[in-house]
Amino acid sequence: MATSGARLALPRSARPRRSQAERRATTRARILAAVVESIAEVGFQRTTAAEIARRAGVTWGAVQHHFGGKDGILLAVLEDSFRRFSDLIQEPGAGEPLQDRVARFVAAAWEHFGSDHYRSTFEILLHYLPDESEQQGPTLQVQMLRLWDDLFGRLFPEAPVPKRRLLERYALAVLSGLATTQALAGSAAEPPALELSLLTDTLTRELGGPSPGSQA
Amino acid sequence: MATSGARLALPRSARPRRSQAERRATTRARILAAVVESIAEVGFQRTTAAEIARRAGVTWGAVQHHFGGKDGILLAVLEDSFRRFSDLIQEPGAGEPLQDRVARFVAAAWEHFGSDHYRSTFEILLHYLPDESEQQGPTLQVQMLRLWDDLFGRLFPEAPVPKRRLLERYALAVLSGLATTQALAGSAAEPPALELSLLTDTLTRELGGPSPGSQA
DNA sequence: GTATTTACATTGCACACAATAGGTAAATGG
DNA sequence: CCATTTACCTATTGTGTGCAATGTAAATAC
Repeated sequence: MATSGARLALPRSARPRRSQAERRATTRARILAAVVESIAEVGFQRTTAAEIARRAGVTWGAVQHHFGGKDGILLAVLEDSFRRFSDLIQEPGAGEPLQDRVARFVAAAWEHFGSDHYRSTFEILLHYLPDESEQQGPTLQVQMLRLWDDLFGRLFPEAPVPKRRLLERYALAVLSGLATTQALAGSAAEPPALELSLLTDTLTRELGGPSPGSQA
Repeated sequence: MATSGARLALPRSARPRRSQAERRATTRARILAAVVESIAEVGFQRTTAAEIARRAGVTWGAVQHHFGGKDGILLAVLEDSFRRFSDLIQEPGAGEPLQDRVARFVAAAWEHFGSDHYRSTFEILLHYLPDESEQQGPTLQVQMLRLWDDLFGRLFPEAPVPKRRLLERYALAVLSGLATTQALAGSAAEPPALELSLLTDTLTRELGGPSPGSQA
């Protein structure tokens, strides 16, 4: 059961003598990646401490050292995913015509929502739902909504606030729904280009002018 | 800790002497309802055997007797939810104008997707994702997709198949996404009427005529 | 009225999982 | 070159959780 099989028998001269900062960074990254990969592959439930350690090629002790425990590492995955997502969207693009901005937004958003990172975020948030009346400060779920709201507001400042709120909630639901239904239907699904263009159409139309559509 | 406190001290004459079929039916229903309620309130993870028994007012032995075990009862919840859903949609309504059919469909669908029943279905399906290569026959997830496909096809037979497939996937994603984002944002959310009307608009427009919208 | 089946409750157990505690080797700082 | 800190590993423990086994009273069958 030599869990460390791959990297033990190096001659002393060849061992790179990496600095602690290096070791720390790479190990942390590997553990984070292991969690995301595991949740995406086998789901939250089967993502156990041992499974994480196995995929990362370390022992559970290492995970504890770096993240304190399971809660700690899941929190870290959330933060990492948030960061990746906001990095992905932050491109300026002001001044572009609306249609292009919408298209770019949807494409960038799907880059995230279609990824294993959102899959992990989603399942973790689902399992950390506040047990009612034990909240201290805004929940993680609400924090993420705030981030989403900020991004959307910066990208489409011309829309009146109520309509913007509606459309941002709608876009979130569509993107999240596409991601989860894809996950449920099995991973053998290609990117839902046509579905995304339906969303793009709706956003463009509704952001463009106050043409009420139906609504009798 | 008298778990049976409520119904033990009845005088013999007042005890209704219910038939076994009655007892069986009501107990099974109470257990099923307990599972759905528990998943909706505290999530799948915390829906443990003891929790189910507590909420149903029975012991775990009763659940075992009726459903075999935890897998059995979750399966039963799925089947029950499928049944409720298809009962909800089955209204004929052929011959109505398209816009009305779409509106009725969306309303009826949300009746289900916004309920605790879909919340349970969703979480159960998510946790029973096939562990790759252990499938025998179509998975539960695929079975539900088939049902959805049938219903959609019966309700909107005039649409060409590829477009129908697209729209049914889209509708499923939107409804499921609305449900899950509502759940994540906390239960204090009113029904998303405006979001649903955006979906209604899209479906009506796309089912109505082949006006390609954007797509450059 | 007796036998059998059904609808539960109770007890004990086995296992998976995460956390705690303590150990070792390498790196850093002086 | 020595002391200390850092990055891990190993062994153990404790707890939650589902299940199998057994018991009992009521209902049904005859």
